[in-house]
Amino acid sequence: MNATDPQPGTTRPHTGRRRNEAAHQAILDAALRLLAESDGTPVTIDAIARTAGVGKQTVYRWWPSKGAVLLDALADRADQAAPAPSTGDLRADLRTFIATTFDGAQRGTTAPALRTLAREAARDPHLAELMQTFTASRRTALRELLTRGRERGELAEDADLDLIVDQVYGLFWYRFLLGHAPLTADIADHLATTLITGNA
Amino acid sequence: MNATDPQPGTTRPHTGRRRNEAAHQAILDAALRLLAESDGTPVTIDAIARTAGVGKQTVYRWWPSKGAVLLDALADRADQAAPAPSTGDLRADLRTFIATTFDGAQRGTTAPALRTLAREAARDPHLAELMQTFTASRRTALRELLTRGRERGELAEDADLDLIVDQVYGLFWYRFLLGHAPLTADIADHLATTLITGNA
Amino acid sequence: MNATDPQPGTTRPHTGRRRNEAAHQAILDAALRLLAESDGTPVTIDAIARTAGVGKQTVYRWWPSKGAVLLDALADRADQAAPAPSTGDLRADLRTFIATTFDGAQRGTTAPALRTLAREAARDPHLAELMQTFTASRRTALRELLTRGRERGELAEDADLDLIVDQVYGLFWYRFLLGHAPLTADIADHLATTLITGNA
Amino acid sequence: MNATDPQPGTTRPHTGRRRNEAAHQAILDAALRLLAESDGTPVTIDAIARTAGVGKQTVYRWWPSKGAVLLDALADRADQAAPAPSTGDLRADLRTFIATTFDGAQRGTTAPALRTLAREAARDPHLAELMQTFTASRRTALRELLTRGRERGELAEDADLDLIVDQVYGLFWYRFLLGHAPLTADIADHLATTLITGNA
DNA sequence: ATTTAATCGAGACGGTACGTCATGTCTTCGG
DNA sequence: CCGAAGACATGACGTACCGTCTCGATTAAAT
Repeated sequence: MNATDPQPGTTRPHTGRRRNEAAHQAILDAALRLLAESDGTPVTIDAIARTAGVGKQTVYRWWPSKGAVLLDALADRADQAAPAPSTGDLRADLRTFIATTFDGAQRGTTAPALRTLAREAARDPHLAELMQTFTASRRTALRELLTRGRERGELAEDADLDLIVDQVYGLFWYRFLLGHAPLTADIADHLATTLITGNA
Repeated sequence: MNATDPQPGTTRPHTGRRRNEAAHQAILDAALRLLAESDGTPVTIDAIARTAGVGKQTVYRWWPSKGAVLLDALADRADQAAPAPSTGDLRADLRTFIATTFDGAQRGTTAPALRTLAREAARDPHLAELMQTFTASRRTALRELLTRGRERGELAEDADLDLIVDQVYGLFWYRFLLGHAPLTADIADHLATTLITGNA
Repeated sequence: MNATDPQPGTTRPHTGRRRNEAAHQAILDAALRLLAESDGTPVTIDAIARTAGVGKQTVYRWWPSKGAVLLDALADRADQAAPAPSTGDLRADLRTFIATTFDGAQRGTTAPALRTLAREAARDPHLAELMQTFTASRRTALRELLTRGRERGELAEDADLDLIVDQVYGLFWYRFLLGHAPLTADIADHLATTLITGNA
Repeated sequence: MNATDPQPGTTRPHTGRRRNEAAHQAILDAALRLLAESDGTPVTIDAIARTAGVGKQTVYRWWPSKGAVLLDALADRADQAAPAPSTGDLRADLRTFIATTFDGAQRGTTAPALRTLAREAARDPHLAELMQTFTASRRTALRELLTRGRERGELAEDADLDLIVDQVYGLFWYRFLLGHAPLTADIADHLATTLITGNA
């Protein structure tokens, strides 16, 4: 969901100048670029505004906090979130989902951006909330994938799906943020297998 | 009572020459109190010094960064880290280890302090490093517990022990920081069972 | 009542196409009201527009600067500038002129408005220029009054008329802006007498 | 009076680092330089701090408002205010006083600085008050000069000394700020003569 | 018994970023 | 095409912390 979309149903007559889409985009681009280039040092609003060639006020007008800008910037790129696979084989679907998640997060400039975003969220409650909303949809997708598998009898009736979901994302974030161990397709494969075996 | 008020009645004399243990302790106490009471807003060095009734320089003299103080403050309390159990039954040992971890983190004022600490670590590379050192010993303990189990044949020869460790701590931090789902003894039990089953 | 509330009940219709005289007047009224109520804080264009229930651009369309609006607003009221008296008696004429000047500036809401205007002029070169044009006519009127007196022999041939004029207006502004001493008819009388005696 | 002088009688034990006199002076120097070079555009705190090579907070720590800095900067230089002359001849003393005032204000970089200061005072009530305190001492000096003359019988018993004082300073500021007519020694001479003649 | 020197509380210092405010220009839409 | 609403770039504002650097006072070890 894009935090800056106009509220649906709120048909305001809208007098006055319209939002400058170019400025909007320039801000998101600048934020994303700074997120990607960030060497750990936090991204500042001043820098975003300056990079975007925009007044600081224009940023504050449309986003309630710095975090909201960053999240929006990232969501803008991640919108093509991979659809949950559904081949009828739980292990294969799960493996694909996890591998896609691992891969998407580490592709190109996304990794540093996502890492910086997570770090900002740790301090900015507003951003933390937005991020939870953002990640909730992915968790839901994974949970539905698991539900379908259980209905086909590939998981035990009493398997704790939420726990499986959190094991996947817990592992992902833990390794992604600490970076002490890899998040490869092999790991995805292994993880999918053991999760299913453990809960069959 | 305001958290930044200096502790009343604490007439702590100068000691000159040698390090003043009372001041040292006052700083850790203040840091812990602020960590525990923190409402998400970051704990500042100024606040710690003011609360402890201490000069800022006294803090910087003994700790290289704010994070080091916070971590020290927490370690001060968490020193009685439970020894890894070793009953000869992997599932029971693992269950106990996980449950102890869950419980210790959530007991008393430790939870908010630990949460705040993790949030600070997200932005402070120095603290992040310290924290990794701190957590490494627990990870090692868990890994050794698993190794012993594997040697007894309770885990497959090719089980990825690092992956199991990261699944435990990944789940722990994920749920601990987000707080969207519980970390109970039941969960610990369930987790231990599925991890072993999946990797047997 | 808040000075920036739009005037209630003032249903001023758009007129389209031609300049809206009602809007014009509403702006001057608002400017004057804000000038008069100003507590030293500068009058902003935004406040004038909001008070007048008018868009900012409507103000800028018709006046080149904020100062121009303020001056216009004041001139609108002060238009009935007293004609220089000419009874044939220099002392009496001078006294009357000075007293009228003192009185006019201090009557009703003019005083705070004029004070604020002078303060704005100190920072706004454009307004300063406009104001000098505005005051120049009064200085000229006074100078002509003095010239007539000199021609009648009531002043020395070599009297520095410009100096006398500036003494009058210098004293006026000095006391008017600082407010440390009164500007009464008595003072006007005294001033007229000493100026003539000193320059006879 | 210097606003930054330590309060007399307040013998504070003074713990903590002492005020950096070099920074203090650098700020005043910077302020004076910017005042003198100012082309009408207001002097900003940021500019003063940057020019002085000082943190903004250091300025705010010692002066309550921008105006206070500017006034202090000027007073620092004007401290060698000419002592009121006292030769026993009122006309000569008055002439000297006025000429000195005219000359001092227009010497070197004082003129633009003083003009900018007066402009700032028009908008900054705090500065206005400080400036009135500053000018009050000069007004008092002039008044005492006149009192001595009256006691010697060179002025009428009922001469309004305050009015004479305000005529001098009124004329001065009026011409100084508007710049439409000169403030020369000749004018000082003429003014002294007519003021005494008019009030003898 | 003196020195000597490390440590203390206090707080000033140069910085960076913050979020707010006012300015004057521009764009959009309804009348 | 006027007028309201309001978005825009700019840039100063005053505050909060950062980590460093004096201060004078205190006090214990080394002379």
